[in-house]
Amino acid sequence: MKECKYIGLCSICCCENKPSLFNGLSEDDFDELHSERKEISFKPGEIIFKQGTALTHFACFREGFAKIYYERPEGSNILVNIVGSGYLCESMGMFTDNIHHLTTQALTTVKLCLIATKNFDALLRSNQEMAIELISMKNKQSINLTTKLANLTYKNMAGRVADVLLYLRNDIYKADEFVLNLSRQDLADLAAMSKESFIRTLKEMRDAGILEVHRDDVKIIKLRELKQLSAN
Amino acid sequence: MKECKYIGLCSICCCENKPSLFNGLSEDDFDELHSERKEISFKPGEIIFKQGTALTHFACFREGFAKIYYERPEGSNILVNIVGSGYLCESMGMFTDNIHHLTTQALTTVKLCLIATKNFDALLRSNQEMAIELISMKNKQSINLTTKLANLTYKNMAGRVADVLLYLRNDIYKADEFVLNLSRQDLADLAAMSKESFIRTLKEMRDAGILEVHRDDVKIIKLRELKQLSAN
DNA sequence: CGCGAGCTTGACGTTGTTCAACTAGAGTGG
DNA sequence: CCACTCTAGTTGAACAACGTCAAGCTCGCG
Repeated sequence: MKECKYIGLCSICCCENKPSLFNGLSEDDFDELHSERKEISFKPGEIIFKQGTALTHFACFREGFAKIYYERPEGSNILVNIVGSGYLCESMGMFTDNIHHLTTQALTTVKLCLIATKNFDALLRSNQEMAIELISMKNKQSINLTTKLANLTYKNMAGRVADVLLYLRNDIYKADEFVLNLSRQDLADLAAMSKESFIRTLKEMRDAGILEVHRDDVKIIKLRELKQLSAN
Repeated sequence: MKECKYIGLCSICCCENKPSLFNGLSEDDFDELHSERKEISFKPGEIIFKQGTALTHFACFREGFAKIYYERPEGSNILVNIVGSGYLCESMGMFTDNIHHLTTQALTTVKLCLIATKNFDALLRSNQEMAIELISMKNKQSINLTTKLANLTYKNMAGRVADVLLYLRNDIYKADEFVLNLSRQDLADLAAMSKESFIRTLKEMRDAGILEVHRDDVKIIKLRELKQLSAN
């Protein structure tokens, strides 16, 4: 990991997966945004943003993983996604009601930079390229949300569990074998089902030789069959 | 309904609920967008945009209702929302893959204006106000999608049916009594359940005196109890 | 009058949740 | 080093929720 071209371990300029949103910025604009950042570190379990509170900063992830979820009044959560290095957490409160609509919680030690929304707003108003890029980001997120909606409402348990495993493989750990930093409840919240049902379905897949699972170690053995289950 | 300040029955300038997106435009910009519009009329059942096809135009609704839904490979659909006068249909393909991700189908006779995406893009690049407004729109849509996701995955049937009825009351027909222009299957697709289950749940509410339902005529009698069911 | 599409109802089976008991491993204090 | 406790994970059985299938109904239309 390279050092920040100014000082510190900034995620805006030297994170391995630097957010594309900043690509179109002029050097002056970039410097200003950069100088205003705050580098913060969170421990596992700590809340980074809390649903319902005022939206004052965005986060730019450098290191570690966090889960982003929607808290329902009755206690059950919907885990919307897992995010890591390079993720720009800009929420849905921007230009609407200025509150956080989701809770972001650290799963591991998380290092990130915070950027005040007012700095961000100012940049957006003066920089078309960045606004366009943001619209593009928003649209991709909406596409994801829409397919998630379709999958969670119409697939059976096996399909939903398979989707979760494929999501972890493809988007988070980027390997066939990985060590979870999510609890079983988190996994169930990703698949919109009860913890017990998730465990049972996982066991069936293990018994069928599709996976190897020991506590938090997961290894995907038969990717084809997993994809088949996902496709229903 | 007033006439277009130029010619025709344009939904961009003289629709009762003119989209806020155009508020910040200069007169010149507005005139150019306006002169490039195409006024089109659709009959009930006609497809306005088809999921998977190239995204070349946006639609600006003047009159009538349409349903917007996600088509699943297996045949079941998810009805994302019902739209009417003043709705700007700009899809999620913009600045991403340039395809339609949802199908839009006329429920009644629909009159709208089509605007080529390239004209729209050009405006967005030269007009910050409009870009900001679009980001705001996108965020509101994402908030809606997120709560929909939570409601459809965790509420029981009574709650989901109540949600659909409240949605129709509050956002579409804006009255306690209305005549549906949706089939039972459409309503079930809104609530993410089978047609039979929707009908059964509707009957229970009728038997409980919460609603009056005769074919396509719906009257909400006990709003409080309906809201109670929605809250679970 | 008969036909057909959409609506309605009932019976039945499947799927998934809930509840409760049990287990494994990690941390703590004697 | 061994109990003890605590938390997360696992398993089973009972139950409720929901979908599916099949049959009958209603209304508009030829």
